Amino acid sequence: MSDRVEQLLDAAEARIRGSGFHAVSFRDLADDLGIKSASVHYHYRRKEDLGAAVVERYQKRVFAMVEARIEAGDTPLAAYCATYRAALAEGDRVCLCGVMGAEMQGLPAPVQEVVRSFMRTNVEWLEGIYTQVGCDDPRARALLTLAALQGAMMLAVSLGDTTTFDRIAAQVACFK
Amino acid sequence: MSDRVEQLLDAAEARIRGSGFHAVSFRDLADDLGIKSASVHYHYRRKEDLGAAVVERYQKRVFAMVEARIEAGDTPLAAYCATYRAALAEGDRVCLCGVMGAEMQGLPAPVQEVVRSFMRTNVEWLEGIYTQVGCDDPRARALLTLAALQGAMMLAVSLGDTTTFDRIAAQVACFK
DNA sequence: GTCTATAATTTGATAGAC
DNA sequence: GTCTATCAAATTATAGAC
Repeated sequence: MSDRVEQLLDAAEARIRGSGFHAVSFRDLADDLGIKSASVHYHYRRKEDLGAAVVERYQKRVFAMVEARIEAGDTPLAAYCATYRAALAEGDRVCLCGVMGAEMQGLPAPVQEVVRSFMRTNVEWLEGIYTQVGCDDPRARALLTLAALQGAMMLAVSLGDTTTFDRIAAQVACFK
Repeated sequence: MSDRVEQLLDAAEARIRGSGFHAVSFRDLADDLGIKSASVHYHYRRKEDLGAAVVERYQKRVFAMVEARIEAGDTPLAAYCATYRAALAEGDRVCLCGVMGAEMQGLPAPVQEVVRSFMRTNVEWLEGIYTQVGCDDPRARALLTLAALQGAMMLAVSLGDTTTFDRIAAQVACFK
């Protein structure tokens, strides 16, 4: 992946996470990079191609960060919470798929697919973790955990108070 | 409030809840009502006026529904969960302020304000409920509950499975 | 890879007739 | 309250030169 593409995906991700998919235009992104919108179209022909690419890279990065924290000694659930917490700290922005999940009906079909895939992967990963600790209903716990963290990001941003996330995450960390 | 304005707010609310604020245009709404976009501008001059009006009506309706369920015999928390559950059933749409909260940075300032006010009111209401039942940290519990339910709506919609909400809400109902 | 140029469409918004 | 007419700006997208 070239530097330009990385920069482009960075800009797209940041803007979508702040304002949603529809609020972002090719010109916004071009301006962020100091190029023309036609050059953005060179990398991603249609907006849905760009949207899907942003989500796919995001998913890989999220799980890479979680794994890195686990290797550094965090418990899996702590690593997971900390990863979303770090994402929130990047300019008061929610999870990329949190915004897009809420906008679901208005997204192009290929983008809907990757967002759904992200959520499924998260639920399955958490389910595995709760299974390992011998939880009664690991699936239900996984759903609650993901919902709480996603909601916590949205709530922190809309209340304009990052500590909101921490107070919620502290309770999630106690889930058994 | 005239019938036309009600219809207009209905259409705007449904569309925003499905796709977000930026994905909705005056022409979309005009088409829904079978009128012209200029007529929509007559009722709300700018898009931010319409957005703020939709949120304000929504907030009143949500709390009116909660109160109605409590009078019908529901416990406060059950009434609260059931109200959001009923909202989700209206065409697989999330909470109006859940979408808009996620889009926060891209919203016009007056709309940001009413969304923030909605979240604050919800947290305070829930805090009151958890205080009544003698909860250790009512504020933290209120934040977790709101985040979990908001996240549950988003997750249900993005997974395309409404029962997701129910599995999460069942656990929220056990919060003490 | 980036640019200019351009097309087609959409969008938010206004003026003024009915 | 709704319409026609209109506008300026924005937006997605393509063709072709450098």
